[in-house]
Amino acid sequence: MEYNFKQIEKKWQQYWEENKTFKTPEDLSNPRKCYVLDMFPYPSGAGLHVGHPEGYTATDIYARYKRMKGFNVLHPMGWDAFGLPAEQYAIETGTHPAVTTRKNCDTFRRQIKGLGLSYDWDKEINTTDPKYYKWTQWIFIRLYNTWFDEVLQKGRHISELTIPEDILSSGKEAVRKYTDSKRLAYYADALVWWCPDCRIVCSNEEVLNDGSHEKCGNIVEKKNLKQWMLRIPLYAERLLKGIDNLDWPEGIKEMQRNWIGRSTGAEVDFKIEGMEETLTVFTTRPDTLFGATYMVIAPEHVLVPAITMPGYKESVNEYIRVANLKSELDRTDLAKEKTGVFTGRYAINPVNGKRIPIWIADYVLTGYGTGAIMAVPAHDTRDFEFARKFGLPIVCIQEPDVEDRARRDRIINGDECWTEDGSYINSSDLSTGIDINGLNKEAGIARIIGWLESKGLGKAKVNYKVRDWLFSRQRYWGEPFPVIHWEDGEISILDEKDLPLELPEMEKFQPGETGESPLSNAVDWLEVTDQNGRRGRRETNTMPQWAGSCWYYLRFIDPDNDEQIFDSEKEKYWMPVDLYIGGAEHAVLHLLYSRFWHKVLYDLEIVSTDEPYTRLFNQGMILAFAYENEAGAKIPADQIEERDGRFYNGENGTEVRQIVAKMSKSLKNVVNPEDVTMRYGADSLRLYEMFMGPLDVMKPWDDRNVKGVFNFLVRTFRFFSNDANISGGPEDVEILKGLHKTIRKVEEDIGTLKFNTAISEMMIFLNLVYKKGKVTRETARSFILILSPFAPHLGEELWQLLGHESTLAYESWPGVNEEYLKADIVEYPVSFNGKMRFKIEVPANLDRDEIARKVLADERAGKWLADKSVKNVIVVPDKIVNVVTR
RNA sequence: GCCCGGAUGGUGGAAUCGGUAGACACGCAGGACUUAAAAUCCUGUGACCUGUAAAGGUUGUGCGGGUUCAAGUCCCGCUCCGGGUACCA
Repeated sequence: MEYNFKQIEKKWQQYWEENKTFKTPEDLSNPRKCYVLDMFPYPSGAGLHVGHPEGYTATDIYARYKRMKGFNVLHPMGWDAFGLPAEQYAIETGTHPAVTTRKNCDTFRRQIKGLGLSYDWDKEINTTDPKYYKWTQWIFIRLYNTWFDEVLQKGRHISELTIPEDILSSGKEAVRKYTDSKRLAYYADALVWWCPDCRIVCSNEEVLNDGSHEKCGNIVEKKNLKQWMLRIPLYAERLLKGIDNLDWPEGIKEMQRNWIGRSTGAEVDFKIEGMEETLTVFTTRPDTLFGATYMVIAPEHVLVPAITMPGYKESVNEYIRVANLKSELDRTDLAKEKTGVFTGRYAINPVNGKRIPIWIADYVLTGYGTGAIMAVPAHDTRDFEFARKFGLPIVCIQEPDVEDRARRDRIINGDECWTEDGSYINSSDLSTGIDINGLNKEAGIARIIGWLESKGLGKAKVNYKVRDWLFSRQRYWGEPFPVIHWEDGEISILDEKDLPLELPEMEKFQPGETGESPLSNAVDWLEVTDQNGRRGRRETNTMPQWAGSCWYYLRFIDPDNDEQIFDSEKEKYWMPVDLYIGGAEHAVLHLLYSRFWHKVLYDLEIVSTDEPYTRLFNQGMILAFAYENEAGAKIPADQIEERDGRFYNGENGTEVRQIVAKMSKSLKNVVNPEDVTMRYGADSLRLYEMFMGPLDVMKPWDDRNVKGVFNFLVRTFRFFSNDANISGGPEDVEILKGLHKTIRKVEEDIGTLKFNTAISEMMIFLNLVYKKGKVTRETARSFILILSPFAPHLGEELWQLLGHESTLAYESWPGVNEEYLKADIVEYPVSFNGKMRFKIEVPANLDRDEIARKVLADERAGKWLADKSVKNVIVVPDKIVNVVTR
């Protein structure tokens, strides 16, 4: 029989759809559950690319395997459908984003269904559906009404916030201000990145190192706008600690740790000469206070105007003006060359009472620590550079641990910077009574902090790099905030019964020049009046795309629930997500934001687990071959001619080099999954994507290799669909052994997501089957079952040909019989001094001495033993024999 | 700069706890079938050397050292490539 994949795949996709084969079980009494989740896609107009089926196939194999092992499986799919492209398209063509989105979702759904993935389509969700974003708004309200209790390290309802007496007595406005300062979501003026091209605010994360917008590549600028912010740093410690217990790739865990950026040190207060206020700095090296010879504050520091002395106003203002003009690009470019300006003012070093100058420089950032530093040029490279440039004093306070005499002298004299540990010198003062001379770094830090705290001059402090999360965009196509700004300045939040607040119908989507969202033109929607005639405006910002994806895994549990965000019995049953697969590009942001929301929901007792995703796996990007000439210029793939394994530019015949690059339209090397399914079928596409290499690494697509797995499927079909190959009677011993080895290997590899080696093992078995020519019905049954998660259409078809009436999706996974795997005879490779020379078969039950005797007695051993004496014979059971000679 | 990965035949890749390097697949070569080609099936295939052959030897996992009976795997020092991050005090 011919392998007619088109007919077979269509038939079974229809069967699964009609019979709702993959409907999630309603019965929650089965203690074995498995929630297998893909990162849901943004349905772009371009349709599916080959990267999508990679992760989807992996989770599908896993989900199908778990069903066969008797688990209740939740395996859903949906659409992260808010986002810029649909809105951009609306601006250009007037097509409503909802229309574009619906069309794109339909395409994606159709394409995904063509891959034979075992999703429960009854659980499909779409972030742009008001029935979905109602609950995104609902969560926002909860964030707004939550404060973080730092003592309990826990989010609590705002009604449980204790207002200090002095604030209570200062009136309603003070209480409101205090309360707002504690909410996890707050509205504030924020200096934000603005992309003039997209006319959109970007989060710090969306701005690349060179100062360009990651989406469009244009240079962004700073702009002051009213924005919603989320206080994610309050959860920094919880988010950091939680990482340790997750079954995630170490690299991703490390990236999250770095992003959170915890550092320990101290805050130290410096008196400012002639002023009441003190200048507080954060430092990780309070032990180097004796080396602090000047201070630097950021250009945006609040004390700049007060600190600047009259004669210095002009130069300071000029410096600040220039610093503000600098885009991030300039700041990075000029990173090597430090700039700064003296304020004319001095501070007092608390450890020795010395006057030290206060400077302003943009190498000190407003957003980190207190926006001010004490500069220790002898032991900090940045301060060293700055001090050198502006001729500030450099005092070495640590004896460097270096052999090189000349280098040591340079360091001691302040001509070179020393950032390693060492024992302190010049670090005592009689007037203040502090002395750390002779100590090392650890002890020095402890003693200084103790001294600072006892004198009330400072305290130990932990700082985090992670900043407040900018949570609004000046866009139409996003979730509206359930917020009204009243004319008297009050902000009110919609009542839950009024949710969802739907987006108004509009015809023009052009954003304003000034940073106002298109929503500001929806007058009827925008303007509201309360019972007392007070007028207000709805929030015109919308939520960023992260919002919908932050919690979608929770809605999958109970997507049609109109009463609640989800049924909590169901939530308790299905959570946490057991396996979550997606691209590494979401390593930090999506996963961190999502964990943050989840922890808040956990604190509010809305979800039952502290972490959402138990096990995470990132698939590697699929690359493609590309071609470049001598000069490194890229040549489109469709112009390339191949001859004898070399590549030539078809236009002019010059030889070009084959390289591996990202798929791109300009290189003409984009692979469309539908082309592959047309030519070889969905099962081949699935199998190839899994066979290419390990799931987590980048790997290049090579069309030729698809033939390899296609061939395997053809051979499988041809053999098992032919009744003449299926025999009765007892099974061949080698086949039995091979089969059980294969079952075991495939099972192990599915568990560790090493699908490439699982497939290779099945290929080995099929080769054996071809060699033998016949298998029993029972063997055919087992092999078809273990192959079916990988090639489900083929699996179902063969299963039916074997005489079964219904789907194999819930058949139990074949067991491994260890009996068949035992060997009577073991083949040992025999090496002499580590070099393998020959192989010897010995009965499995021999002990080491007997094996050694047998090896030495073998005639082939003689050649290697001539005029040498045997020093030792190492026998590693079931592994190897090594004869050591002299 | 710092942090994290990686480097194995012509190609994608395999190798559990240190134990036969190159499984499986592609490609290539030879053969069978065919008028021929495609498809299919069979055989061979890291490099180098000896040999008509059978067979045997040397060498070999980015580079240089080391530990070990034994190193792709462990340790030390590099090179190159990829990802993240970037004046974070």
